[in-house]
Amino acid sequence: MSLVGFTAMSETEVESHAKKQSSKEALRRAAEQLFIQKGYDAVSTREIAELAEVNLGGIQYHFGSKANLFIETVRTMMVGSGCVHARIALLEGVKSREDAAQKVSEFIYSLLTYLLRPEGNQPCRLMFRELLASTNENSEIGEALLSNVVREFSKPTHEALISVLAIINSDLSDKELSKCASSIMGQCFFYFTHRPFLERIKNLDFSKSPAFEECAEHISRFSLMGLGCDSTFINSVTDRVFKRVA
Amino acid sequence: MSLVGFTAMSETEVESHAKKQSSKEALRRAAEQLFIQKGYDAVSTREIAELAEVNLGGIQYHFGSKANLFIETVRTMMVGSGCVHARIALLEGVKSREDAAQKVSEFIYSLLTYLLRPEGNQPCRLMFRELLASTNENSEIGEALLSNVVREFSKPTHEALISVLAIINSDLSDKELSKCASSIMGQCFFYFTHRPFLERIKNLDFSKSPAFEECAEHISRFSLMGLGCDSTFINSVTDRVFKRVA
DNA sequence: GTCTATAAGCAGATAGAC
DNA sequence: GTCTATCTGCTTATAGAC
Repeated sequence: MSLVGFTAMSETEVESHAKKQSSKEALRRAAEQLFIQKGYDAVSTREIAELAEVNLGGIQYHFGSKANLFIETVRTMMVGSGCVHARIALLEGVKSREDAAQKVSEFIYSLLTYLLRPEGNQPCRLMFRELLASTNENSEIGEALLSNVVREFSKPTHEALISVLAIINSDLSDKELSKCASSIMGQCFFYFTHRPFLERIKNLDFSKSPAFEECAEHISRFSLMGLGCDSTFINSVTDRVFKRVA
Repeated sequence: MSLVGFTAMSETEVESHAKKQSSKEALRRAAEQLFIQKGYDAVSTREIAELAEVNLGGIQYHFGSKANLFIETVRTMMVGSGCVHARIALLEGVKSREDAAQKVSEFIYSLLTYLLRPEGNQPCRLMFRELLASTNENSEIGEALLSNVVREFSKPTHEALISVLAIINSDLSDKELSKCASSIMGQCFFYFTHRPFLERIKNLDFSKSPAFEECAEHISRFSLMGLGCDSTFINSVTDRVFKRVA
């Protein structure tokens, strides 16, 4: 299976490595790194300015406030991350039912890989952390985060997944398909959100290969059964995707 | 007169109602309320002391530090919440396969209700928020949270669920059963962690009754199919649990 | 645009009276 | 045990020179 598109580095990124980057861009990059590492509250503007090697006043000058810098940082981060589109693209161009089931398996494997590898899931951590924190007064930040994530990730992924699931089981209504999509996403995200718990309970290490591949295969099988596929159909699909010699 | 001693209220309870409650307990209560509302970082010790109507110095005197107050607060909160044990008890005393399937459906409904009703899920928000934040230096807090939640909730729930799933499908290995348990929990928690996204994408309001009951029924059906149950078996179980007249 | 210097305020923690 | 007053350090944001 190809994971093409995951290490995509855009042209602007290449350029900014060659030239000296503008101080605004330097601030944005430093902010991205620190916000991901520590979360909004725990990062100070001084810290950002120091890492960016830019004067403290530059933050007010270029972004107006810490909150604005955060919002701008998240927006750029989401729009620039090609991995989202790569995963949606993974679901496109499906004709047969077998093909659709295989695409779903690959999607699950791809999403789980993204969520469990340490380099990839940091932006995801940032979003959940800040969204769960935004019950409170910082609703400005929560709102900005939410609308960006919905537009750039949740909505297109959800819709793409539904359209493929419709091919696997054409008897299901749109509402039912939508719930099936949530079931699949939920199983994947559980290994991300509950990872520290699972690693304690099961003594697993998800950074190592067999653990998460087994999880991906299980989610695929469990979900395809939930969608009403029979065992022989599922076996042929998962054997193909997970290259298992049964 | 002869009813003396029957209105079981312990002596310490009587005392604490009669007298002014101890300032340590007042601090713990205020801290619980504020940490749940705003998260660890966003709450100041002054705020806690004011709400508790206790002097600021009392926090250092009784707990030593803000971090310790937090850890103590979480510990008390978890041990005191009987709802966890109620949900695990829901899974006990199962004999037949039908019974087991029904218990799982009820468990799903009960967990989802807990996760989606606004009064109930606040401690849960607190835990995820702080755990996702604890990649950083505040690992003291994250560690304390994690061990408490694992001991009081995750591990017993996981084990209870597995033992019931084993009755539904006795062909599955322990490892497979464990992954099935994660699949079920994951589907439930998805509606909690991704709630703001889902409410935007689907225009749903999970605080209203039909929305989350439909989700609970879907998760039950999807999961029982994933476990290899046939449609007529599932229909009879979900009809019974969700009292639907088909 | 970038810098220094500083304002204005809040954080957690402490000392010592009572 | 509880209080007041205060220390030290850090926060975001601003004013004004260059």
